[in-house]
Amino acid sequence: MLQVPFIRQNKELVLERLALKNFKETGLVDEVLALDDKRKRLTQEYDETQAQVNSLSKEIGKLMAQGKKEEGEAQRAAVNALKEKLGPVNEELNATEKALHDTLVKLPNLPAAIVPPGKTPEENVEVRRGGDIPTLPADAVPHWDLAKKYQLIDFELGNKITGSGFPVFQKQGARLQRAMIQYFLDFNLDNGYTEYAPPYLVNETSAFGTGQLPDKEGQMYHATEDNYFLIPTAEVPLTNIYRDEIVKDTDLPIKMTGYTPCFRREAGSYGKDVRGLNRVHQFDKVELVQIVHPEKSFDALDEMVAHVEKLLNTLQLPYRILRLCGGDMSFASAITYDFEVYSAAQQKWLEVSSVSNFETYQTNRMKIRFKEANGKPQLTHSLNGSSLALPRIMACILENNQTAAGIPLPAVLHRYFGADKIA
RNA sequence: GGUGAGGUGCCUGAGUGGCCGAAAGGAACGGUUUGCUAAACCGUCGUACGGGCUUAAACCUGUACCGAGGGUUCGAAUCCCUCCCUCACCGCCA
Repeated sequence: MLQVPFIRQNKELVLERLALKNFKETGLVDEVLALDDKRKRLTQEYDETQAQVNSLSKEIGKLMAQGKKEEGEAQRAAVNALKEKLGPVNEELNATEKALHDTLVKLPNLPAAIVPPGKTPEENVEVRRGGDIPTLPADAVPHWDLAKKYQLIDFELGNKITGSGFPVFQKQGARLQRAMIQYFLDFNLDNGYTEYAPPYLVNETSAFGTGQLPDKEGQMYHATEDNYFLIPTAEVPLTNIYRDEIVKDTDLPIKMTGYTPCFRREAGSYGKDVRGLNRVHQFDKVELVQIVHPEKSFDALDEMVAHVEKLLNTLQLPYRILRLCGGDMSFASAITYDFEVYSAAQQKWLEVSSVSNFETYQTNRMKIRFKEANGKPQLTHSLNGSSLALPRIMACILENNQTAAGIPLPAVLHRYFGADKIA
């Protein structure tokens, strides 16, 4: 969430940036400031009264110790009078703090200055492309047909076991998936990331920390019996590793990677966009998270973008990188780059990675801070990105590489897959 | 699921009503000493939100925080209630 002192000192900028994000409820900004004023006023009133109570109480203690009973009794009455005043003030203060928090949480992160204006995905700005779009044979088919032909994925079986959107990978399909996970993790480890295998269910506090709660509740599967949420991305447990920590500045940057399945309800998605692997409720992903010094976060962002790009290059897939416009960015992000690969048989671009800088939006919720040698604690910045989401990568590999004599795989996967092609 | 114990600062750990924001030890940081390492000695060693002073910081000051929330009391780490969590043993199970 945003920091109130920042809002106070930069109100015009805040309003300007919220407009860039196409955020309508700008009245919340004034509401936040008014509530914060009220909070300060009540805090002062409470503290001053409480200070009197405290000092009087000390005196009573001394009087009692000296055996001056009557004087003590008189003081007691005075303290009780003060306390009667204190109760309502405290109640109002608590209510105000809660209202402030609840209002603050409704404000999205501010987009960075270089975020392009716009409301829809069409207004995202293409930064660059790489790889070559293949020319497929005339009889080329989409990945769901290839999956059937080579017995890689059984979508119907998933329907039986769970429901729509839970594909069953099998045989070479299952092995290809495992090969990619291994390769992606190794690639990340080689580039200085530390590997984690985090829990797949998180508590409310963690889901709040990264911004899934309160507003995106409907997108997560909820284990209500225990009040746990199935993670929609490893970002949630990985970033929360450092929740409520104050690290040394020399510990930064913290670079984490982890493989997890991801669970998304995707309520309201139907039609051909959800065909095959295009959109599923459970999928595998290898994630990157960085916790960095606030002055270094844009360098870290560039580094992560370059990292994901390098990984995509080794897979020899045609891709493009988009800088998302204000209206298409997520609530918590200050700037996001999406990576899309070209699915040659479907003739469409599929998102396979999203790399974002959240600046202090998440870390303020989680209180992830750092301290310099003699300094005060300051919020770090957090970033994350996928490297990569597997289903769509698999879809593209299958479609783009298909030949009459099987599906050759990128060289980097051979040793993990145990063969150079699917046959 | 059952029974029992417990949640105190970076860690260990003392503290059963006022002198406790909290002993002691360790770690860490700064310094002295030292050929280097080690040791020894000295010092520092919480966070949040207010107020004052200030260009700002430092500093001074108030309040809160000993798992969370509520209660008793003039006064709570300490007593009471609720919740959460951890650990041990038993049961069950991968």
